[in-house]
Amino acid sequence: MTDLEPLWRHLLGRRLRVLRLAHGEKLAETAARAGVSPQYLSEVERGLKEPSSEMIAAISGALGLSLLDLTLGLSDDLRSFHELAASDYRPSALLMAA
Amino acid sequence: MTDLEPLWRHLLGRRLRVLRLAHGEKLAETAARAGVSPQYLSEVERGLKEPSSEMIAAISGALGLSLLDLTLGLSDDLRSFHELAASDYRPSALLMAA
DNA sequence: GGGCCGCTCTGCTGTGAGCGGAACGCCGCA
DNA sequence: TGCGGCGTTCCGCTCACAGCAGAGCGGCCC
Repeated sequence: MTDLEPLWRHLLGRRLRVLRLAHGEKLAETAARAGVSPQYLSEVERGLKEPSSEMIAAISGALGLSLLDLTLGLSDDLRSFHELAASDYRPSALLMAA
Repeated sequence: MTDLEPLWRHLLGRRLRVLRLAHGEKLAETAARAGVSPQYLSEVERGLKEPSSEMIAAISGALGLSLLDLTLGLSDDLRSFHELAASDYRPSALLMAA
């Protein structure tokens, strides 16, 4: 169960990047609006850093998201993750098909 | 919108405490199962510390929760928060009634 | 080939995560 | 009523890391 889930920072980071790209924005644009460095936003998106609560608020705010929007989206991502895990997905099967 | 929401660490901490108490557990019990100090768990629950992703996983795991359970619960909490805010709740009105 | 752009890498410093010992309040019992 | 135990919080500490500035890398265009 919990062994198979991503860590919080990976889950969060992936969603933030997906949303930023969906908005057609560059790292520097979103970072500037959030008041953080582009380097740092890159790290957060790649799950390399643990953002503080204030940073989470600033970055999601810059993407026009409330914490509610964010947690709902993360729940969706985790559901998809569980569904994928339940489908007995095997990377080696894909490699052989390619 | 985002101005009126709680910070992530407060949101998370409140839910973890509520769930622990709902399980009828003491700080020390849950902390031991999570492999953290009781002092630290107390701090996390009160939103005084920013737990790392591994700590979030350990504590929620100790409460029998997946990250999905957790994010769903947090979304519910935020919805309640927004509903309360939308009802034009006024602390001073309550104080006068008491 | 050089400049520009977008993103990532590298190294740094001050801050805070996580914890051990102590303190506090509450409760039950002799 | 004083004491011990329990549950939680306070306090101070150390070292890891959050957040960032400068540099590096690859791609694209003139």
